[in-house]
Formats: sequence, structure tokens, C-alpha cells
Amino acid sequence: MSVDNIKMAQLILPDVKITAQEILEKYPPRQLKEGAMVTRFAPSPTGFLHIGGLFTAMVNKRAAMQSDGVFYIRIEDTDKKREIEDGVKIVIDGLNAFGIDADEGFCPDGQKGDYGPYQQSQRRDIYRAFVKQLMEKGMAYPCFLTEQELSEIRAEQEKLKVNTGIYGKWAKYRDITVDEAQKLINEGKSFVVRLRSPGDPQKRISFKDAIKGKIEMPENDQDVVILKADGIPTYHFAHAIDDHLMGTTHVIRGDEWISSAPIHLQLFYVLGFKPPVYAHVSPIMKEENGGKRKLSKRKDPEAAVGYYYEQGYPKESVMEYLMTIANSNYEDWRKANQKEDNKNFPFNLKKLSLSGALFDLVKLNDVSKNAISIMPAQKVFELSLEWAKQYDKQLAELFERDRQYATEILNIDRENKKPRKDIAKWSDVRDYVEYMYDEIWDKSEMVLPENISNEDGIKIIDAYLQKYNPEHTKDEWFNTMKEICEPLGFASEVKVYKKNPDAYKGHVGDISTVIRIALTGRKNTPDLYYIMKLLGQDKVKERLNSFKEKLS
RNA sequence: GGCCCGUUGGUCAAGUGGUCUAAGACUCCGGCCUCUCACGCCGGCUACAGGGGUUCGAAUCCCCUACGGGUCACCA
Repeated sequence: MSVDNIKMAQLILPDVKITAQEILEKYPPRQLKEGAMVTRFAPSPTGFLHIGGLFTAMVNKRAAMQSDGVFYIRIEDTDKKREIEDGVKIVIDGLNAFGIDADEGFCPDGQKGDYGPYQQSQRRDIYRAFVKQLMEKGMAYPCFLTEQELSEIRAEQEKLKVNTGIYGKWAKYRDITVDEAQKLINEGKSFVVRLRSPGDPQKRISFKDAIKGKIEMPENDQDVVILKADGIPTYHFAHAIDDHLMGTTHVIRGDEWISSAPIHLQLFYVLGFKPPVYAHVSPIMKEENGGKRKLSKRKDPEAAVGYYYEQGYPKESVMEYLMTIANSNYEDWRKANQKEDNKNFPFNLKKLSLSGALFDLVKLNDVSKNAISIMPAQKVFELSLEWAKQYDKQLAELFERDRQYATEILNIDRENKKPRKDIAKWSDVRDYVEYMYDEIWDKSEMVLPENISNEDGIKIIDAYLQKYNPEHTKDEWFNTMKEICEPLGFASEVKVYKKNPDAYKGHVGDISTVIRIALTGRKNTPDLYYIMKLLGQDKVKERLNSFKEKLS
């Protein structure tokens, strides 16, 4: 620690009073059990939450949960230019909407924890103290290169076909003296602080990535900027300081960060910190023209988590799907443990995909149908109502008018061992219940199948009307349907009909189709018996009669 | 271009030198199931990027090529 270095540090950061050592003392190591992982999700408030971000956040949370560790959320707002209004709220709400709640940092009920503040813009003094310490040790220096000089250097480097950047002989201010610096400052020149990189690109650094395995790269020799001209640190520097101070054991982040890992490792090294374990998650991709590409915020609506919310995918479904992407054995586990909370699934970081997974909406729908099919009707009702209140007001009114009725509709066939899987998202519910409400019932498609004449249709309805008894049990009801068949020339057993199709006009299935169309306007619906029960005898008779009129 | 990472069916993927004439899931196509649809069940289509090694033996290890992705900022 030379006198000049100390002078330089004082010149550049005169306002910094607290020392790095003092700060270190305020952040004691965490007392956690052996093997507990401390993870974090660290978004920047620059727009909506990306589905890939949700995925990474989920992986972080799972890893901490699994090991009885801590998962915290930290806001990385060191770039004021890109920040948007309400950016923090958007990202935190987005996370919380899918059940990603932090144990510490930005929690649903506000900031909490002993290792804060958890927002980088509030940690300015901390970073600056460490920058000052580095300068005192001669490991960092002020750099007065202007934007124009920088681009000239770049152009020159490109011409020479050497690596771009500030390193070696290109690092013009590496050995600037205090007097020179003082002079430039007096002239009003702005500056950044750069790391005096001790790296040698001929040497290689290797680290063990918890997902990708051993990764080896040339050492960093770039004098990267650690403090920007506005006095705020760069991501790289803030990362090293925060993750050390906050006791992060595992940094799980998108794999676009792999290439800057040598910088980060070097930063930990010069700061005298033990680096965390890194785990680099592959991005979620989208298929386009037969190729893969990263889901893009601009081009793909499904890239934003808001999309899933608006479509009415329950958070369980989205998380369930993301789990199947994360650990492919999850599906088997889910099959064996249908109703269990998935926090009991033994999540494994090592099982994450090495290549990027294509986001598959079709699969999401399937996963979601399964997830919804095992929910009790009450829950389906509540969640779809909550969704409808925001996105389908009319449906919400209908549901609230008679909650019992709505719940019973949603309960049809639900308590079977083999529940129906018609609903993938809440926006499907309207179509599913539509004919149960006169107000929204769409009768435009009410036509008989081609093999049934209007005349026969009328006869069938008449015959059924005569036998209709709302008190019937399901078996009695079905027998009634069969009884109608023979007198009208239809087979009461499908098998009989198939053996000798020319002898009949159709079979019991056709009979019930006519009734089904009269009652619902559709050829396909869930169990007709229960639909009639819910509709009630007045409405059943009314619909049957009015369809008959329409046919004649 | 430099540096990294990756490449098993249409998609997600299991697989870590022999049990792989390669699992499972989604999609698609058949079939079955005392009403339709859905569910379920049975069956089917479709894959180790290419080429060299190493080995008795390779999807699995090594090398090269091709392709895909990422990154090279006073953005994160």
C-alpha cells in the first residue's frame, strides 16, 4: 500500500469515510446448517418479467428450499438509463404471482433481512468503500478515456485483429500519477475506475459449474470498469461485493453470464473473497423457421409472464411445467405423487438441461389440464372467478350470482378416478360452461347431425319428453334413453347396431346426441345426466320444446 | 472473427463403456371402453449431427468438421 496509492484513492473518492473492513464487520457470516444453500434472484427493473427469469428464480428458490437455506431477492438497479417506472413492483409482483416468494430481501410484504439493503442503488457507499480499498492497494485506477478515444481504440484493435478492450498497452491510464489525475480532474474531465487486472491471457482459469461441469477459459486481462462515471458500480463489481456480503453460496443465473465468469472470479480474488459456486442455466428457446432462438421480449408475447396470467394459466400449472423442464424426472414423480406438494420433490441442479429447452405451449396446456383436473371444484371455481373478475366481467357476474350452481357445473365428473381434462386455463372456462347460462348460450350451431332427419328429431324429443322424469337416477335415466330407441327404429346397443347397421336408423348414441343438442347446442359435452340435473326440469323441458319447434 | 457452451425422434428428454435390436412424457395416427366428448387402456410413426480414432465392445471417451446458441459496453 504505497503512499501514492493512498493519495490517489483519497483524490478519487474523497467522500468515502467508512472503510471496507468496517463494512465487512457489519455482515457476519450466516449461521446455517452444513450444506444449506443461500441463493438469490437479482433482476433489474427494466421491464416485464421474462419467463426465463421466472424459471431461473424458481430454480434458485428450489435449491435453497431443498437444503434448508435462504432464498432472497435483490434488485440490481445500477443502470438508471434503462430503469422504468414501477420496474421493481412489476418484477416482484410477477414473481409473487407465480408463488416465487423470497425468504429475505424483496418479500411480498416488503423488504426484510439482516443483510440489506437489498437494492443496489441504496448500497452506493458500500461499493465505493471497496473501490477505495482496491485503489489503496494499487489494484484499481482512474481512467480518463473519453467515449471517442474508446471507439478509436476499438477501431484500431479491429484493424489489427486483436482483442478489443482496455488491457495491456491499450490501458493508457494504468500508471497515471496522482498529479496527472489531479490535473485532469481540475480540468473537469470525467473518469471511471478500472480494475488493474492481474490476469494473464496465456494462463487458464477453470471452475466447476454446478450445472455444466468443468469450464475452462483464459484468465481475464481486461481492465474492466468497476465504477462508472456517475459513481455507481458496474454489475460485475456489485455482484462480487453483494454476493460476498450477503453470504450467497450459489449463484444460479442465466448462461449468458458464463463468458464473464473469469472477470467475476478475478474480482473475488482481488477482493480477497471466496467465490460462490456458479450454476449457469440454459435459456428457454422458441422455435422459428425450423431453428431455435431465445424467447424475445419484443417478438414473443409468451416471453412475458403476464401472458400466462392474462390467459388464466394457474400459477401451479406454470410452475409445474417449468419443473418438468428443469428436472425431467419430475413428471414421473408427479404421476406417482398426484396430489402431493411439489416441494417434496427431490430437485436436482445437476439435472438441468445443458442445451436450451424449447418452450412448448402444447405441453404447457397438457400439464395445466392435469394440474387443474386434480383441483377440487371449489378451487377451480374460486380461481376462475378471480381471473374472470379481471378479464371476463360477464362470466364473473354469472358465477357470483349463484356460486353453488357454478361450482356444481365445474364439479361434473370431477370426483371420478378419471377426471375430465377440458380446462387448461381460466379463459377456457367460459366455453366450458357457456350452455349452462341462457345469457351467454350460443345457439347458432344448433343443428342435427346429418344422419338424423328433422322428423326423427322431433319424434325423439317427443318420446323423451314423455319419459322424462327429473327424479330418475343415472341408471334409470340411461334406461329411458334405451327404451326410446327400438320403437323409433334405433338400436339400443351400439354393438348390435355395428353388427347390422342397415337394419337401423342409428343407435342410442344418436338418440342422446339429439337430446344433447337440444339441451346444450353441442354434439359433445360432459355427462348429460348431470347437466340436466343442474339445469332443472323447467329449463330442460323448455329447451327441449323450443328445439322441437325449431325443427318443425 | 476471438473465447465459451451445446447437438439422442416434431417437442421435452432418460442414458455416464456391455443389460441400447435406445426409456418415459407431449403431439400425431389407429384400435378398445354399455350415450357424445373427455379420461383411461392397447398399438403405431419418428432419434444417438457427420467423419475419424481409442477399445474385445461407444449414444456414452478423444480428435476434426458441420450446425445451433451465448458473449466480446461506463447494460444487466
